[in-house]
Amino acid sequence: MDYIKKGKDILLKQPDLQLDDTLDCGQAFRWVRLPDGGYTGACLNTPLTIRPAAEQGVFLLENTTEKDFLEIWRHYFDLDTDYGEYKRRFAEDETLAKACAYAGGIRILRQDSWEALSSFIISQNNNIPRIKGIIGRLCEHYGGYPTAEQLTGETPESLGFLRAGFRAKYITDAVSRLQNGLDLDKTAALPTDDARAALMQIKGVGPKVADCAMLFGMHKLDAFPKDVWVKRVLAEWYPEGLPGCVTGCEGVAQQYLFHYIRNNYQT
DNA sequence: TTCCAGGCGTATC
DNA sequence: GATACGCATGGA
Repeated sequence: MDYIKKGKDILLKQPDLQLDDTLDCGQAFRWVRLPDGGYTGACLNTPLTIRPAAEQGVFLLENTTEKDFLEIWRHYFDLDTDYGEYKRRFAEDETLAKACAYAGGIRILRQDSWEALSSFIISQNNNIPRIKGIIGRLCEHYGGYPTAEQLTGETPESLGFLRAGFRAKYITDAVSRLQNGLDLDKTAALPTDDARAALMQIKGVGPKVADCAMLFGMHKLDAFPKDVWVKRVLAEWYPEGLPGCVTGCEGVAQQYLFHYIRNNYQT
C-alpha cells in the first residue's frame, strides 16, 4: 500500500482503482459523483470525499486523518489486496478478460454488514436510481445510515416516507431478527452455505440478496449473486458453468461481469 | 398504457 | 423442485 500524508489529505497511489468503476458499479448506493470525477460518501457514518489526482492511479482522500485512513479506508477499499492478481487469473477466460478490460478499476468494497444487508433488501425488483433514492431518504431521516437498533420500533407504516413499497416490511423483519438473536458478525464467520441459510430466515431475503449481503458486507468472495443481469451472462457465455479460474473468488468475477454486461447489453 | 427494475413469498402441481 | 403470479414505486 503506497500513500503519503499531504497536509489534511492523504495521497494514495493505487493503479487497480478507478472511482467510477468501484463506487458506481451497483455494490454501494451512497456515493455521489462530483463534477470533477470525485465522489463523496461514507463508510458507516464517517464521511469522505475522494478525488482522482492529475496522475493516473493516484487519489486524494480529502480532510482525512492518517488514523482514519489506516483504520477505516484502508480496510473499506480493500487496499491490502492485489486486484492485479485477480485480473491475471481472469485473463485466461475470454469474457472475463473483456470485462476486466472494460472496468479494470473495480474493487470489492468491505461495507458494513447491516448496511449491505438492508441495502440489498431494498434493491430487490428495483432499479439502481430508485434504490439510491430510498437509501438517500433513509440516511437523511436518521442523519446517517441507521443502525438496526435505531430502526427498532419502526413499522412498515412508519417507514412510509421511504416510499420503499412492499420492501418496508422486509426491513422491519430484518431489524426484528437482529434484535432476537441473529448476529451478523457470527453469521459472517460461518461457511458460506450456512451463512446464506441463516440470512434467508429473514423475510424478503432470498438467495440473491443473501449473496449480496455476504459478498459486499462480509467479504465472502465465494458468494455469487445471480440477478437478472448475471443470469443473462450465464446463459449467453457460460451455459456449461463458470470457468475454473474463478474458483474461490466467484464474487469478484461476478462484479466485473455484472458491470460489464449492464453497460454493454444490447437487445 | 405497458413494461421493467441487482427478487421474493405464496400457491399449485 | 419447478413454475406462475402478485407485489409498491417510478422512469422509460
